[in-house]
Amino acid sequence: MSYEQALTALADPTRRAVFERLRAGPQPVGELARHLPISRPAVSQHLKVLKDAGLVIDRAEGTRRIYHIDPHGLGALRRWLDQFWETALDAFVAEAERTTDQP
Amino acid sequence: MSYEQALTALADPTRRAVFERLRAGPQPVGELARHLPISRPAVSQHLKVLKDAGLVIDRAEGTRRIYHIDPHGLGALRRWLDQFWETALDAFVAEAERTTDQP
DNA sequence: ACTTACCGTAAGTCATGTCTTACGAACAAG
DNA sequence: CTTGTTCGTAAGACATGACTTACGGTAAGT
Repeated sequence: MSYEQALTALADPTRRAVFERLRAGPQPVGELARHLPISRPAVSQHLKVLKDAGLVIDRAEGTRRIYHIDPHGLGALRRWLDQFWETALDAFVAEAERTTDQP
Repeated sequence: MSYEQALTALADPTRRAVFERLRAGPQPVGELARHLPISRPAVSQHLKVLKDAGLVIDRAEGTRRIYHIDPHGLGALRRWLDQFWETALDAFVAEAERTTDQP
């Protein structure tokens, strides 16, 4: 949803590992936990945070829950970041002129 | 520098407040602390984290240190994010087809 | 109906990080 | 040279959050 939750969610290294694993495609919780150095409940907790942040979506498939990446949270994060990108470049140009100008 | 440090740095709400304040232009530490509900040393510590993450640059001006936004760290974060954006859209399209297809 | 597999949640422990106050250094002004 | 700013760092108190084990609930298979 908000860019703040997305940033907080992606700050944790383990949670990033879970998120990056989903780049390979939709996967169930057990499959994710099998390739990570943490327990399955820990993966579940991380997925809950990622879900609340709008970064992943889960779908039920029998007794398993398949998780995949949600573009929604990524979009919010991208917009917030671009909002800074412009002013950062302006500042960079201003800084370059300030350093160069010496009459 | 790395996108990981940038994410960790921007995860803290207070640190985001410091960072967003710098959008208004280069400012000294005391000026930042004056408009924030925390002490000046706390602002210094946050600026150190932001600096190590490549998000801000400091320049000495007499006894004061002027901080401004550094495009470097923002760029690394943007590239990492865009790397996800594509796969997220692909997944979105695949999900749409999966939900629609019911022969 | 019973067993097995897969998952989420609760309770508790433990580490990480954020804030404060106190101190010392660098520069400008008188 | 002394005084007054501005700032970074150290030390310590405190809250936040990440992980474990234990439990209950749901679906599929025999």
